[in-house]
Amino acid sequence: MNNYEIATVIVIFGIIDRQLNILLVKRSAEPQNDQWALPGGLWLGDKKLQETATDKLFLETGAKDVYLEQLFTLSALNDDNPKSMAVCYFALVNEKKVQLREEDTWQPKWFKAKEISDLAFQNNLVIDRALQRIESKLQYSNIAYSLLPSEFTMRELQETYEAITGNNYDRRNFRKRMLGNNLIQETGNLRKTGAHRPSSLYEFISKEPTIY
Amino acid sequence: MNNYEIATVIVIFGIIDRQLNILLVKRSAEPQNDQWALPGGLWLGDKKLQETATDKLFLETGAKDVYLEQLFTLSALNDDNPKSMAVCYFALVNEKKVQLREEDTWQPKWFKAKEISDLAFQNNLVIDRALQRIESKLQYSNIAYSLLPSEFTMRELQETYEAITGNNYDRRNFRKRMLGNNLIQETGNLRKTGAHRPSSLYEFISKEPTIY
DNA sequence: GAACTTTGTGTATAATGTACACAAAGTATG
DNA sequence: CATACTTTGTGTACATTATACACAAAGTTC
Repeated sequence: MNNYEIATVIVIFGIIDRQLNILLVKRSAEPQNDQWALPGGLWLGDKKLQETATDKLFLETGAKDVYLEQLFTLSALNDDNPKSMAVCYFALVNEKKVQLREEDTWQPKWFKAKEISDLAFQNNLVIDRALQRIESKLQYSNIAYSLLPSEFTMRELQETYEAITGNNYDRRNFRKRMLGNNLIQETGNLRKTGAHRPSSLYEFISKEPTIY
Repeated sequence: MNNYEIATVIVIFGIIDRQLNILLVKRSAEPQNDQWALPGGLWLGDKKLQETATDKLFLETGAKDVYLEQLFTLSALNDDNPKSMAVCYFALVNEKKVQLREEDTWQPKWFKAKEISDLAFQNNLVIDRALQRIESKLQYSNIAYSLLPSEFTMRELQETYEAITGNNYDRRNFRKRMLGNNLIQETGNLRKTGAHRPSSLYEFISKEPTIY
């Protein structure tokens, strides 16, 4: 009677070449063997749910102290077992700091968010919701800190925003908006690269996750 | 080994005397016997999670077709069992249409949201998140339909909004804002009550729940 | 029909968001 | 070392949105 299957599932976002990417793993077990899917794992009840997700995230990417937020919980994810459910999360990592796990099985790989289609286990639904959430939180929260180095230029910040929303922003208005948000501040440092005026570096004032 | 305890928990909101209320039930079993708590019940895996919540809501209030949304999922809700978790929801009901369950045990009762304090099982955390969510969704969604009769006056709508946010709005600006939202429309009917000009009646254009 | 109560409406002002162009600070080149 | 080149940094005019605020309209009661 007691055959609950409780899994955590994570949508891991990273930005590569100015495009929003999602990490998928290739399954090497049934069901859906050999298919790409969102990373996840069973919850055994030995730690809190969020820790299970954090650990899984670290296992796949080596990323720590990154933004991780619960999305929602789905039941009957696996058609075969009505007692299955999945607690879904999304995480943002700085792709340049990440070291993907390298093993023969369950290999992780980045996929462009726009090009992912037809995954099993309602994974597309989970991704859609994650995309909605990240875009909406971008407007009023500091979650982008998790995608960027600790110091970044205004342009890097703007490219991050543009990668996620798919919009292009006016450079001057974007700067005004960001500085008006009280989410970032100048560090006082400059970065000199290339044959042009050096750029000021900024940092997030807080890196505390914001709930709403 | 397999002693998972999966519960659903619902924060049921209603408005009574222009004040936001939450439905609590008096527990008649251990743990926390005789204490007030959020209604909920075990998920047995015999139906989808959301249906479990819908059914529980109907059992306590007789309400059907009301706004019900998942909030989040907590683990280790019950200190005694690390394998316990709760999938939390919130619902909005029209208090006047509701018929509370009447039994000796697990009696439900309305409590003013502001006056609830120190519940067990992290219930206060759940309520706080529900309050944040309802207030934020009020700004851009149609969720208030679930708190009001199908036809309502502009004043009733405003009082509903004021009960939830705790703010007072300018009558003229509130009207403009609401009509500009494209969430409500005039029905063409009037309501004549009392010694004054009759009021136009409005309805929500859609009663489909909006995710984000 | 005069007094009363609530509904319904418009306008002026403030705040915010959007569009847009030129100066500043560096490097590379002849 | 002066000129061309590239990217950063900034201000202002305009449109849109939000806020403050007062009086007429449509009923009922006496």
